[in-house]
Amino acid sequence: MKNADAVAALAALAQENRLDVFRLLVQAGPDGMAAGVVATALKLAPNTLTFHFDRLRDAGLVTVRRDGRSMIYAARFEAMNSLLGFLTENCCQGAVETCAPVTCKPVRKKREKEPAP
Amino acid sequence: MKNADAVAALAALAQENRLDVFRLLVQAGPDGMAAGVVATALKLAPNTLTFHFDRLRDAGLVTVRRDGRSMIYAARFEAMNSLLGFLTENCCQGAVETCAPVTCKPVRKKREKEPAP
DNA sequence: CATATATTTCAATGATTATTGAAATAACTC
DNA sequence: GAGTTATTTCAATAATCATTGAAATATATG
Repeated sequence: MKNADAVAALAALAQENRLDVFRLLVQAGPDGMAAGVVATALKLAPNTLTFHFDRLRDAGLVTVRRDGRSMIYAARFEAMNSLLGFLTENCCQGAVETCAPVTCKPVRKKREKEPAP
Repeated sequence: MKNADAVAALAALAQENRLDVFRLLVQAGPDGMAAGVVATALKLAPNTLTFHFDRLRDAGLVTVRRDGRSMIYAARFEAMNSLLGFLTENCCQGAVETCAPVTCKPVRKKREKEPAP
């Protein structure tokens, strides 16, 4: 990932409504959600929402497909994960402990025990 | 982490120079780097750099301490990791495969990948 | 104290961005 | 085709942001 792509993605996410939209799509998963459903869930005007979807799409963070009258938007997980990887790249010059690993957290909690030092 | 905090952090990172600064500090690790060293490395005017450091600091992404004449800036890894966690929260309703885990990558040799698919 | 170094503050300027309201397009149903 | 639903386009307005140059502050050294 290039710096400019990361800036574009971050800028797309750096807005309250768009961050809400994106996180909703992340939670919805690969099947996505209709624009109208998102508009209702987040109480956004449809034209405002289109504006924000466009930004997310230009940044490569979402895809769209038509289904009848509805437009279905979905998060691009590959892009999200590239972005996260870009931010943590070469962190701490290898001292991974300082820079704790981040994983995609499923809904249910699952913890593994660490042996005490 | 609250939505507003995440927006602040993302906005701080959504700027070419600041993203460069932050990534440099992430790579530098917890000891941080002097402002002047960052300025030289990234070829930024000192006042411009101060402006950007302020944004990063307001967003909680870096800390600063004085050492003689120098100001030493360091990334706040805790904040970075909260942000990454916030973005991936409840992703895919638990279908972790779709939403590949991201880990903090230690330093290793650069590798060009992807021969045309 | 005088001078050099490191960084910050301040004011001005140009550039980008989000929201709105009204109108347009696209698809479905009768 | 008329009417309805879902979404997009367009133009205008208001708000925020990055960079610059000049001057100020803080620390170190002779």
